Amino acid sequence: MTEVTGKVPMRIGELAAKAGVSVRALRYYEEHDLLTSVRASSGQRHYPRDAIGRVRLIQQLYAAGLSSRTIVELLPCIEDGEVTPALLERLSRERDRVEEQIDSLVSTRDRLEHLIATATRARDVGHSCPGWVGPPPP
Amino acid sequence: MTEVTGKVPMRIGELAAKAGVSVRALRYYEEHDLLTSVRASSGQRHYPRDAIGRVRLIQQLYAAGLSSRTIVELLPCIEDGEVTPALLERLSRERDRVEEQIDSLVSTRDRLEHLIATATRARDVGHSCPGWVGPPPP
DNA sequence: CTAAAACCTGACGTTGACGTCAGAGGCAAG
DNA sequence: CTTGCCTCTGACGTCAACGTCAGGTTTTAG
Repeated sequence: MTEVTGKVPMRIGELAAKAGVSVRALRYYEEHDLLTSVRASSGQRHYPRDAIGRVRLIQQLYAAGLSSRTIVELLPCIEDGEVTPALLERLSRERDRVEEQIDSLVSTRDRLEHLIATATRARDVGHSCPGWVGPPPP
Repeated sequence: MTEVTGKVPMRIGELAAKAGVSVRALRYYEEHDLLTSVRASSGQRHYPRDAIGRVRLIQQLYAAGLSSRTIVELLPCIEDGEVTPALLERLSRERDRVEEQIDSLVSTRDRLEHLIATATRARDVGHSCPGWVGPPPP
């Protein structure tokens, strides 16, 4: 049976599974100072439980288009609440970038939506009858 | 002086400038069947005026995370309104993907926003607040 | 104790959307 | 005709975020 979040230290495989990323990704994060681990005498990595949240956060920031270089700058600020004016600037800029991205995506979604609606209408109406005949769908 | 959207056919440099992409990008699009051009006897590419809109559309779809392979599948459908059931399926799937992406980005933005607000308050008041509180696991 | 599973460190491979360079040809102006 | 910019076709370079493989050690299940 799988270890029930026991007292044994969390190793890389467990963290990977629980955070939903690959083992390779975790080692990559460590290489790039996004994530730290305590090493056992044998060299194996041990993680605290909150590493799961940290990895999820990293993933979320990646998904928002931030580079690992940017993330590594913002992470201490995000986790420790340590904020210099410069970092606050950076945070604001990234938020603005994310906002723009949202707007762009919304417009794209609307475009796709409209397209789908049009095509669906065309299919429902235009197949059996040309033009404008038949009852509208409920 | 710059040509005033004249009668001379639009060449690659002009299209690049007007659509806001590089010349290299346009050749790349043509290589991957996202964009077509008429060739002069000398081999130079000529574009119709609406190529500008097409390029902008391509950019928008890229920004939404679609690959060129996906775009090339959907483009005829988007521009000509020619939709098979399979393509309609594809459109819907992409729309759903975009929706999910929007949700994720909104949550990221809120997280950043909250962080900025907290940090700003902390700065105004004088000391930093306790660190970040993560979302509950699903 | 042993075999399987998990982990380690390099180090090279992958993918997408271009950037960049080389070498050659085309086109309007003076 | 020459100058200077634009364009052409290859073809190699780049960058990020990992994937994958090799060859060896450690931990765990039975």
